[in-house]
Amino acid sequence: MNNDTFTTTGDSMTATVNLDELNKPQRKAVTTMDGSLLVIAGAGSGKTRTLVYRVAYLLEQGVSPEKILLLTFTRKSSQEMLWRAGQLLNETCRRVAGGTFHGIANMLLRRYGHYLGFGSSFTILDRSDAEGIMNLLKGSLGLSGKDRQFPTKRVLVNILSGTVNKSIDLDDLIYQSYPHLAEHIDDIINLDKHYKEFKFNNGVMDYDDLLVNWKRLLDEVPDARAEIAARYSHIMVDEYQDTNLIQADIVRLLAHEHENVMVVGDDSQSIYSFRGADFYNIMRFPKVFPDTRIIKLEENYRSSQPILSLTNDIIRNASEKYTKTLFTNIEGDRKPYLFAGRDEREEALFVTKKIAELRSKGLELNTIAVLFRSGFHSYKLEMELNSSGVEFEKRGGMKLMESAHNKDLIAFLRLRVNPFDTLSWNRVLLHLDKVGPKTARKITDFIAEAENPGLALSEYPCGKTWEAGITRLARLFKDMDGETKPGVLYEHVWNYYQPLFEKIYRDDFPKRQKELDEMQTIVAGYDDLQSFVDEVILDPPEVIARDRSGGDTERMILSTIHSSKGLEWDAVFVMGLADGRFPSSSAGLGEQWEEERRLLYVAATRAKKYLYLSYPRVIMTMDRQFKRVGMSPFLSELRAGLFERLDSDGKRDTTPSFLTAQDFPTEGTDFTKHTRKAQKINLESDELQAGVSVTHPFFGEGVVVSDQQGRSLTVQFYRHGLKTLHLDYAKISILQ
DNA sequence: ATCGCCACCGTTTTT
DNA sequence: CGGTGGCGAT
Repeated sequence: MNNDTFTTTGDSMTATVNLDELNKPQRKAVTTMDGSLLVIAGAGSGKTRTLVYRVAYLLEQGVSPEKILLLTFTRKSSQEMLWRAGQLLNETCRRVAGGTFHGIANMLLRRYGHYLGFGSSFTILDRSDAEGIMNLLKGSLGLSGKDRQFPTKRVLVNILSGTVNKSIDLDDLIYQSYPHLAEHIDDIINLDKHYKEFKFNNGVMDYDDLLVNWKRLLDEVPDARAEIAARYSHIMVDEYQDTNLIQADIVRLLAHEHENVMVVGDDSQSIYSFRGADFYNIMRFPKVFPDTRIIKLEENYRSSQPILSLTNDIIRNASEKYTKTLFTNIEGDRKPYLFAGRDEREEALFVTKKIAELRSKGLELNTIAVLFRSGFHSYKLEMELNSSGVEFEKRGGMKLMESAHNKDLIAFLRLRVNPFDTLSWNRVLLHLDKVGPKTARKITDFIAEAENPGLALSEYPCGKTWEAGITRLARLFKDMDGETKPGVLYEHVWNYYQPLFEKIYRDDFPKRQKELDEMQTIVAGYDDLQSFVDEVILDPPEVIARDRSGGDTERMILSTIHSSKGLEWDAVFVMGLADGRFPSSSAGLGEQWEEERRLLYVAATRAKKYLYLSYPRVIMTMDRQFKRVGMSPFLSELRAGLFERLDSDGKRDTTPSFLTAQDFPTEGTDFTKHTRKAQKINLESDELQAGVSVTHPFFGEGVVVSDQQGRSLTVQFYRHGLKTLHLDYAKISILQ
């Protein structure tokens, strides 16, 4: 047999894989048989390809597909990976277990949950559910009221899940990441307690509980660990820099016995620290698995040299990095372009015009993408694209299942799966005439006592005016009671919901109905309702724009940078690169600042041939004022000559790429950000040694317990106990 | 006390 | 879009 090709033999297929298609380090990563493997891979270096070839290789070596576990960050990337594998391997790849951490956790908990004392009947909460619960709890805790300045629900959800993701105490977390909320700390701790109780009482789990319980299963239950470990002999993890501590622990526990584990990641692309991702996981990996072989992939197969030069320069300015300079053999001399619009509208017009130009050069719409920091940065552009008839799909904004009518419908289906799901009951009951929050609450409390809440509904002593509604609802649950086929259940629900639906959305229900029809097709495709409900939460389908004839067409992608990860396009626009918008004004200093820089790096490295950067010179601030702004500091740090400026007509600017006075912030801009790094170093070199008395605006007075390690410091506070503080955030000062 | 409806506001990033 | 506050109706 030729050394460079191998043939896989499965039940129904033979496929030949040519290792000549890989470069040397890739080949090494693919053909290493046993032991732990860390692959540090730059942007566009063929990570996915390497993983897919490795799956093929393992199968060829006789590893059974069921024994391979492929953990990826997004379900999309695992699907794409398995699809690519399908090109090589036909059917066998379907039997490879691949999915997200959360998806696999769900699967395992349904199967082995009895070890932890809960059955398989739990429902999963998505983010907006969690926000809804915050709302209910805020009311019952008396936290609402206009004099009470309280953080938004989304922030609250972040805070509560942050304790799991970042594995620290709630008060430490608030202090480190949300210092402005420190005065509400008691309320938040209270809320956390009630939230946990709520989840326990209603048989629901949130995203974090899936991971926590998976870890508990491996950590605390030897029998379960043995069963699960025996299931998978080869573990592979993609995007390892985006895992948090608990996920790293899970990987460690899964691979503990055999150490056949391969992780792939790029520290320069770590952009999820707000969710607890910690790229030090990569650095720690060789310590956890001592015989780790490390392989670097530095050749870029995606972008042309001028684009690569720019992206290398973006990351060159990072304060902390692991040197890795990418090179490419792809030819091309087209420099990235930079455009400054007078305002957001001009920027949008520029993008629209350039898109038309690219299309006239023969680029298909689906090879073009526009990326931005936050969902709402593209509003102006969306209007522009709509009026010029360009089809596009927006990612990272509102998901199909997040709109009210879809959630209404799903609430019924969820109740069929978990009749004790108070949140869904609340949603369903509020649609009844004359039933508001108070009445809904009374009803939920009443039926929660019953064995079958759906059937108990008809026994509720209700007033005459709204008896009819309750009766109708009770009949629906009676009809659904014995039924298990998802398609039929949907029919029942729709019969009930349709009149309400048409009343609520009188003005635009035909449009919404199309979405519901789409959902019906999806629901009917499932064998059991449980897996539909799970998947809709773990992997919500996106809203897909259809053209006027109703068929699928080529669409351009508009996306937040976060959702563009792992993808690539021929032409990429990165818009909204203005100071205060990128980095986001709410990004703090230190590590958060660096993360924003990596975010720009991720955005720019999505481009294969064309890269356009743009920003508006005037943006509207939160108080509806127009404000002059300069370009993002990340751009002004770049070396001259790496990009080409375009003027308002989109033609080449006669002046070379240097910065004009207009590019710098004029008024109202805080320059302290740029000098903060120096202050940080000063703070670190201070004498914060053991025994020194310090004071802290929130924790009060205390004594330093241990010498600082890295950027953290342990302090014993008289009133709040032992705390670990980060020098980047803590406002501590030394007491004389 | 509770519900229904209208007008206004403010948006990081997400499995 | 989804909250939130105000106000009139029940």
